[in-house]
Amino acid sequence: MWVYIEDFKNHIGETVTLKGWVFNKRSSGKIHFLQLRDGTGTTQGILEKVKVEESVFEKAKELRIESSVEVEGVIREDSRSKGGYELEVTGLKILQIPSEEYPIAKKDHGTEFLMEQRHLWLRSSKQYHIMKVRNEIIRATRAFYDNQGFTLIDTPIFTGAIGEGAGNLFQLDYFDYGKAYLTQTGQLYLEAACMSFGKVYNLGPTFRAEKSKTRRHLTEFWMNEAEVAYYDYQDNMRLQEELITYIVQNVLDHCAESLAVLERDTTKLSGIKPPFPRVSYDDAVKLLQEKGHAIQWGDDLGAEDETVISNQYDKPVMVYKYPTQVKAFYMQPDPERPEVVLCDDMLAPEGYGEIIGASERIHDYALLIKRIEENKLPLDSYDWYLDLRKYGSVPHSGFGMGIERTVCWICGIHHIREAIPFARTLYRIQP
RNA sequence: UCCUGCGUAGCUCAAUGGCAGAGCAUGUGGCUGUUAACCACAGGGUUGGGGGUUCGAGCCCCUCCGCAGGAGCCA
Repeated sequence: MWVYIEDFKNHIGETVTLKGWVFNKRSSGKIHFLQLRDGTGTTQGILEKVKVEESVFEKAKELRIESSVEVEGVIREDSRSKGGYELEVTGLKILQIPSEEYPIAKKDHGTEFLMEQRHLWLRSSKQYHIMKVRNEIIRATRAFYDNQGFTLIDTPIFTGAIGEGAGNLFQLDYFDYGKAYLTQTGQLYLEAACMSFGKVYNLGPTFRAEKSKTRRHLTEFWMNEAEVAYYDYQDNMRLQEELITYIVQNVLDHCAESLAVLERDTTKLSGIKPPFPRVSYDDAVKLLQEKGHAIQWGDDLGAEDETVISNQYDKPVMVYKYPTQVKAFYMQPDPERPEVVLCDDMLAPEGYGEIIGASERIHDYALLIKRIEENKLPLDSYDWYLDLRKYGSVPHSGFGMGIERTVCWICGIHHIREAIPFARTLYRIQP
């Protein structure tokens, strides 16, 4: 009977078949230890020369790292085996023994080499558990919106020249139509949809042709965006902190083993609950100036500025009401202070930086046209977007959450390229 | 795009301008409870490409290529 390693605890003493791979092998001459994985976990197969059939023992000698095998054996509890269970092997079917040495050794690899071997690196323990946490983050995100009565609206990946700005769109030929672009945000489409469904979200890939070369940037990354009709910027912030709390708590509940393998300090995650601290941009600038930063009111916050602010807290912090001049054209200016907009950026703790960008959107037709013109954007490519302000326009707000940045923070990993199965960066499109 | 740094064995890294090395991996042998197993022996090199300085270059200079980190921008 085929049994997955995660179910071994329910089959102690039974003879079962494990279908998997050999990730390491140790031998003392008269006893072999096969380190086995099957996608659900890892375990150890043991072959003692005096107990097992001669032919099986000899066959096991031939195994190399990453051989694929079907192993028959009896499940035993044994504290000497990692995980507490081991398989006393009685039969061995070899599907394939690699003809060449497996490229990824047991230690000592640089990132460049590992990224070239990404298709194999995903088999490694740490990468496996990062992807398990990513899976849970996405599952929890969808569940959160389901529970809150949101409707999933899948926004297009091919778009015309519409979005937040210019210059950073990937361009491609689109039949006789001319140029099409890969989306850098689904927000404008979600704004359209929220006028029908009220509460909407998306979750999919987005593309930025920015020549960013840091551990926080990918050219293709996954984003969850939400948009809610009649929400103001404060409703918006409450929604964000509830979402992040829900995600973190679900990862803590469902990924304890992964977080342990990743050596994540979970005490830094278990306190992530509302309310999150809220700091106005004005106060942020004051704080930075007191600490001797050169920042002036009106400047955008730099990466180092964000780290200093987030280090003040052990929860994500929401910095709100940035200067209008540093933010996108569609953000609603504060009616009492038009020099700032009703936006917020959520900065993750421990120096992980911005994970959410959010704002209330302009709902007034004339004001939106004015802002598009002030930003020197082509008015005619926003025709349908402007339409939304002609027919039953209402205040509405939304945000975008970077999936990979959230994965980085929750896993406590160093670089965003490990937070996505196959990273696309400035200088890498393979594998 | 700009700034900084790196490129030597399959991998990770050493080597005052003076004989190109180690650990891991691989191969062979040994070992009855291993935990990145261990022990012994062996094979393994156009020092990223090109040019220059020098009696002599892995090392210094020029140039090209590849990569990494950071800035800006953003999620």
